[in-house]
Amino acid sequence: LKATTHNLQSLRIQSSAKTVQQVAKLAAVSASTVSRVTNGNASVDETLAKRVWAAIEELGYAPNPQARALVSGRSRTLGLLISELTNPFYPELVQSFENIAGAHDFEVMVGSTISNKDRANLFITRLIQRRVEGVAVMTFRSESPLLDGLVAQNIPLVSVVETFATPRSRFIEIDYAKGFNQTAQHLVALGHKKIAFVSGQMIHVNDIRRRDAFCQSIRSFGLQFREEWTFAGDHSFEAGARAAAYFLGLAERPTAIVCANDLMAIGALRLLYEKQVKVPKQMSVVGLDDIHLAEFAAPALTTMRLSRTDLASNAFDAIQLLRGETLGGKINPLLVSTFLVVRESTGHPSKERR
Amino acid sequence: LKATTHNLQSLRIQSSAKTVQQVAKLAAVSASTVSRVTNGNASVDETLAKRVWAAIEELGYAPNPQARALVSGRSRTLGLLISELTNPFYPELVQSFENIAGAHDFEVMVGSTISNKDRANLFITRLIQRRVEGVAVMTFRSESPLLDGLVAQNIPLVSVVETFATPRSRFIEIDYAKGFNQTAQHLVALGHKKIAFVSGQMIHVNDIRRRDAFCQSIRSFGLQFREEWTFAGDHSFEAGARAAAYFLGLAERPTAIVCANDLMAIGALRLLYEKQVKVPKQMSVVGLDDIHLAEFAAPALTTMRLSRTDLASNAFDAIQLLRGETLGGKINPLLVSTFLVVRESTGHPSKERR
DNA sequence: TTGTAGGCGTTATCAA
DNA sequence: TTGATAACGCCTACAA
Repeated sequence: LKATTHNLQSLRIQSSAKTVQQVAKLAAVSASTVSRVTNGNASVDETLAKRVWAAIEELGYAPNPQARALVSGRSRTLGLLISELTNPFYPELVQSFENIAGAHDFEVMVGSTISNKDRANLFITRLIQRRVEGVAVMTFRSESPLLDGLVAQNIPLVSVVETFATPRSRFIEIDYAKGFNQTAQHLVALGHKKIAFVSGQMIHVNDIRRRDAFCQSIRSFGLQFREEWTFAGDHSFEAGARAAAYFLGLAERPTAIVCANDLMAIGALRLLYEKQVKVPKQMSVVGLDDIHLAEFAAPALTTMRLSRTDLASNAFDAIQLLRGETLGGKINPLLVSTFLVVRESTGHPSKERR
Repeated sequence: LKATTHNLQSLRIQSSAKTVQQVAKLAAVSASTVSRVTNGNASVDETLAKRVWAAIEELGYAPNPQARALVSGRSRTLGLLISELTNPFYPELVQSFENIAGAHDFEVMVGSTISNKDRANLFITRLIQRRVEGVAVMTFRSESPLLDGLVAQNIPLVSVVETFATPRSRFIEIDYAKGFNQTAQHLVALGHKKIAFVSGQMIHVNDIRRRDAFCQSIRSFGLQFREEWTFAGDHSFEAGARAAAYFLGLAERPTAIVCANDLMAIGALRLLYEKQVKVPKQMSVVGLDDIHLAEFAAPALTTMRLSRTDLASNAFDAIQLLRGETLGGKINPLLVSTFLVVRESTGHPSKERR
C-alpha cells in the first residue's frame, strides 16, 4: 500500500511538469534533438522535427525556465526599475513594457526604488542572480550607486536618468522642452504673466531637468522665472496641495500653476476646491504625464502628455540593440516627445487680482 | 597581452556571480557544508559555520535561485493574480503583498487577467513552470477554468472569489455587509431615501456579492431596492460617469449614488461637476475601496475602506498555512472587514427635488 | 544530422 | 558532524 501511494505521488509529480526526456522518449529521439527543435537553431530533419512537435503538443511540454537559465546563462528576463507603483504613471508604463517584453517572450521583474533602500538593493541583487538580460531604469532620480552591480556585470542598461560607465548603456532623453514650450505658449496666449512651478525634489536629475525646461520656456516668452513662485514637492497629492496653499498665501499670487506631474496638479486642484478658488477662473493648473485620471479630474486637467508606450517601446528596443539583436527596420529614436493636452483647468486669468 | 585580457575578463565574470564552490574553497570546507550553513537546517560545527559566514561575507555570495529551485523543486516564488494594474486599488495591494512576501524571502510574480485571455493563460503556465509555492487570486471574477492547471498541480490557492477543488485552497471572505450597513445607516441618518447603486459587471462573483450586500443593507433600513436605480458598470471612471448621467436623466432621481468601487465614484463625481450638480448638496456619492485618491477628490470621497494590507496579509498567511508552515501565534482570520470613511461627498439631500 | 557526455549551481543522500 | 556523489532539466560541444 505504501508503495502504491508513493507511486501515485511520483506519478502525479511526473505528470505535472514534463521534461525533455519524456518528449524525447515519446518522439523516439534523443533529448538533444528535442532541445534543437525547441530552440530552432541547429538543423534537424524535418520528419523528426514533426514527430518532436507532435510529442511536445501531446505532452503539453514547456521547457523549464530555471534549468534553461542555469545552463545557458540566459534568462529571458528583463528588469524594470521604477520609482513607485502607487504613482499611476507607473502601472501604465509597467503594462506597456510587459506587453512588449511578453510579445518577445521575455519576463519582466519590476522593482521600485523610492520606498526602501534595502529592498531596492535586494531587488538589484535578485536581478543579477536571475541574470537578467537587460534593465530599464525609469526612475526620477539617479540610481548610480545602486546599479553598480549591474554595471559590473556589463548588463545592458537603459535609463531615462543617465548613462552608465558601460559600453552597454543608453540614455533615453525625454523632450520636455517641446511640451513646456507648448504649455508656456498656451498660458501666455491666455494672458498669464505670473506662472508658478511645482517641481519634484531638486536632488533628482529628472526633476531638475523638468524645472529647467519650464524655466527656459517661460523665459523664451519674455516672462520672468521667480524663485518665490517655485515650490519643491515630491510628486504626491499632498505636495501639490501644500504647493497650492503656499502660492495662495503669497502677497503677489501667480495666476497659473504648472506642476511637474499630474498627481501634484490634482493635489493642487483639491486644495483650490477646498479654498473655493475657482479653476480655471481664478487659477489655472497644468499637470505633466497625462495619466488616465487627468481626464476625470474636476475640472479635467490640462496636462503635458508623456507617452508610456513610447517610453516602454524605446526602452525595450534600446535593450535589444544593446543585446546585439537587430530590430526589424523600425528603430525608435532615443528621444521621447511630449505635447500639451488642453482640457478645462486652464483659462484666462481673472482681472481682479492684478 | 591577450592572455591578460582574457584573465581579467574571466576574473570579472567570476567575480560577478559567486558559487558555493568558491565559498567552500575559501572557508576550506566542502560545498555541502556551505549549503548546510546557508540553509541552517542541519547541524554544523560552530567554528566551521563562522568560517563559512566569513567567506560568504567576503565574497558577497548569494545562492543562485535558479539552481536552488531546480534541485529542490522549491522556488520561493508566489503568484499574485489581479484584475488590472491600472486600477489604483491593485498597486497598493501588490505593494503590500510584495512587502510581506519579501520579508519572508519570497519573490512575487504578478499577473493581470482582465486585458488579455491569452496572456493570462501564458502567465498561469509560467507560474507552473516556475513552480510557484502558492497563488493568491485577487480578482473580481471567477477564474476557475483559467486556474485548472494550478489545481491539477495541487498548488496552494487562496482566493477572494471562490474555493477550488483542491484540499489546498482557501477562500478569503470580504465582509461587505458591515461596510454597507454603515453606509446605509449613514445615508439614512442624513435623510436619504432614494439610494442608487452602481455595480460592476454582474457576471463577476464579487460584483454580485457587493450588490447583494448593498441591497440587503438598505432593505434592513426599510428602503426599497429598485432596479431602475441600479447601473451595471465595469469599475472604470467612464462607467461611473455613464451611471451618473443615467441617474440624472431619470424622472425620479435618486439623492445618493453608492458605487461598487472608488474609480466609478470619482467618474460620477466628474460627471456631476460637468452637469453642475453640486455634491453633496444635490447628490451624495459613496465609493468603495478607499484608494489614496479618494481623499484628494473634490469633494473628498466618502467611501467604504477595504484594507489592502489586511487582504495581503490574510492571503499570505493562508498560503503559508496551506504550505504547512506554522505561523507564529497570530493567525489572521479569513475574513477581511470593511468600514465607512465619511468625508465630504455625502450630506443631507436637498429638499427641492422631493 | 543525430546521439552521447558533461556541466550549469545547488541540495539531498549516503557513508565515513 | 562532515564530505563525496548523484541528481534537478536543460543545453552544447564533441563524436559518430
